[in-house]
Amino acid sequence: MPRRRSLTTDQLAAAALAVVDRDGLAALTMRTVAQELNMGTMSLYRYVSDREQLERLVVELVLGGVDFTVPDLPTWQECVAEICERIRLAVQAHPAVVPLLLLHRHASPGVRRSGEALLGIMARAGFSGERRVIAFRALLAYLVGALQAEGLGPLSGPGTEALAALGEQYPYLAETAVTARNVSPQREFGEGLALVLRGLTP
Amino acid sequence: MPRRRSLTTDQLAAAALAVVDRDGLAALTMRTVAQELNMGTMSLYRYVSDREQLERLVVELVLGGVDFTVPDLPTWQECVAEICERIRLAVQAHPAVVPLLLLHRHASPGVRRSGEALLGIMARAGFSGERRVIAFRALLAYLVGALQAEGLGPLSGPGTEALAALGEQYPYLAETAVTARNVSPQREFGEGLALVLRGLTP
DNA sequence: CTTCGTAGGCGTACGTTGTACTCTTACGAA
DNA sequence: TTCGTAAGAGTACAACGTACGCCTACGAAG
Repeated sequence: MPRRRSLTTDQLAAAALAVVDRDGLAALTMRTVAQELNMGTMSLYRYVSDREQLERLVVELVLGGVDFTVPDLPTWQECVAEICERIRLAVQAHPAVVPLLLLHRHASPGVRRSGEALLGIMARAGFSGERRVIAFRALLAYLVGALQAEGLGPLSGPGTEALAALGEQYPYLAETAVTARNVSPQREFGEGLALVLRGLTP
Repeated sequence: MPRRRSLTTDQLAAAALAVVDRDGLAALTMRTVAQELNMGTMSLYRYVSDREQLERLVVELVLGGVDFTVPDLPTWQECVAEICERIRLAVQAHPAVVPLLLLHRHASPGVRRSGEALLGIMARAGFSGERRVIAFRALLAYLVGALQAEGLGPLSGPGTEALAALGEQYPYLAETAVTARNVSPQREFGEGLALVLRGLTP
């Protein structure tokens, strides 16, 4: 068997992630990633069959850094919160990949591992049957929605500023936007999660 | 002033929505929409400046059918649930547009109106200040996450089937997937929302 | 009724994307 | 040393968004 591959998939994913971090998700093209690696464009297809698969590699790289072992904390709520916070931290480091997380959450081992971890905690907490299904999916919905909100426009971002401006038409929205300036992303995420967890009962 | 426009923006949006409903979001191109209207591709640019703006028109059309007047129900939780359910119904009729809703939620009047309605209910319920910001954003996160989950792969869809299959590696996930087959989208949405609302306190 | 300017509609063309196909060549096994 | 295989690169094409410029239908002005 001739010739070793000059790249590992991790290196490929790292290059793609570097492009995304530097120039945004729109810059993630086969050509730019190939340039990043000083390779021909078509050479990438020796490692991935698709542009989609390249995206999946990026997702896996981001989620690969997350430790999904269940922490040893007094309550199951704290365990769930800790796992979620770990995910948030990993994702927050690469805000531009959030849309990719959503697109590929079906086919991603990382996403599956996170689900398995959360479900395990909930099962030990006494959730079972359809109740657990509902609770798990609700938790996931919040997680996904919150990550996306943070990635696409944090509370203290320009979008919020714009909202604060047009106060005539949307008074509540404007007032909320003003107040939101003092809420950090991690406070929003943490307290919102605490709020959801309060509603979760086995 | 010469020559009337042969199209209203509503007709344009309707054509675009028809394309998306029929052939999926990927089929939403300037060319296909132009064909749908029996027009030249470039003619569309007399009505929109961008492909993005065309997408916004679609979002507005979908959300335009939603009644955001606050219903007269005993509790504020029921009011919120009712508004959310109306949104869900409107979106559910056009599952493929969910990604567009997320992309344009910043610049969409429809999204703003929904936010204003929900904030109004919460304000009357006694929420104020940062507490209201957190609660509102958490509710929105759930809403967005749940709509997306439903749009991309409902509980009884093929993705869930696939999960049920690989039981060795992810036992909890597989068991959950099996149970999830009996949970309808509206039950998942409604009960998940009820769960989040239980955690919301003014 | 005629004329005219404006704006609606369209055809062409260019840059960018993903990727199919083909060729060259480096390298491990023999 | 040789040789087959797989790595890597170049070329090319279809589909995309859209800049540009032309033609022309039509409301207003005479």
